Amino acid sequence: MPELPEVETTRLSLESLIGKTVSQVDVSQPKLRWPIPDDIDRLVGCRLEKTARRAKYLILTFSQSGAVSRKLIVHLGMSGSLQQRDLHTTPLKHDHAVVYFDATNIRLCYHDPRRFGAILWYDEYADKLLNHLGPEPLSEHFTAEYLQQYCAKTTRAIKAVIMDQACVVGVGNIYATESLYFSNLHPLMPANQLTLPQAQTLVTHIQSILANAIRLGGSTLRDYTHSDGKTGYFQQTLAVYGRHGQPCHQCNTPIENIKITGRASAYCPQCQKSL
DNA sequence: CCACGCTCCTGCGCGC
DNA sequence: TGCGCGCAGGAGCGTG
Repeated sequence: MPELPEVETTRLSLESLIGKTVSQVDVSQPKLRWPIPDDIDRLVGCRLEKTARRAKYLILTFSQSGAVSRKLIVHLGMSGSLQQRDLHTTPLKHDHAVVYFDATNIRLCYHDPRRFGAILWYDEYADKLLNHLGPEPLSEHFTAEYLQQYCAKTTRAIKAVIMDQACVVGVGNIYATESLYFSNLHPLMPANQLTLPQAQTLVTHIQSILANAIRLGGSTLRDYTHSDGKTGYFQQTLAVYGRHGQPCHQCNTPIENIKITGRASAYCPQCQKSL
């Protein structure tokens, strides 16, 4: 279940393949969120030039003889991962696409049991998928002033708003839940009631939690022994997410669980009283 | 325009 | 022990 830190960690891991040339692409299951393009084998002969990330989308730039560039969008969905595995190891179930590189012992496997992810040509999908996105949470554009102004125009629950990719990208259910807890904000609080100081607190916590998770993701990468994708935030202690019924670490009040726009939302009724 | 609920899919955990 | 059910989740998209 990759959130932004996992995607960023994946992007970093792919940098070791920069300069390598694709020798073969095998697709065993094209049915992802959208179908894998049937001309994906046009990557053969192309060299990986650059890895980038926008929100939870990986953007991989390839070039052929330094001329035509082909860009790929990869989204890991909920259960996806890009794993570099030795040629001698047996492919796993749910390895839907495998990319081989010249003069390496490595195959790059797109592994995604739930198939919520996507592998797409950038040129065909960038407009649809990337145009409406809000600022990166760790960028200078995500400020308290911005967040408060964005929130001022809606009565939606604050949790729904910070999970909305048009407001800010990369804040999934887990990080939204944790950030609101540390900010002492009730997840159902109408967004337009958010004060500037509260917005500042929220921005600060979103940023520190994400930055810390990226740091942890990097550390799990170095002793890369996981094959199930359960790295990253599963390693860090979560203060409220998934802890409903258990005592709040700050006040011992039992953590409650509600649904907000269909998502489980754990919070402390004592510490998060901004409603 | 806005807000919500549906949808895709599989693995897991729980209850019996 | 085994079976079956319900839930989880990112995010585009349809609907009211």
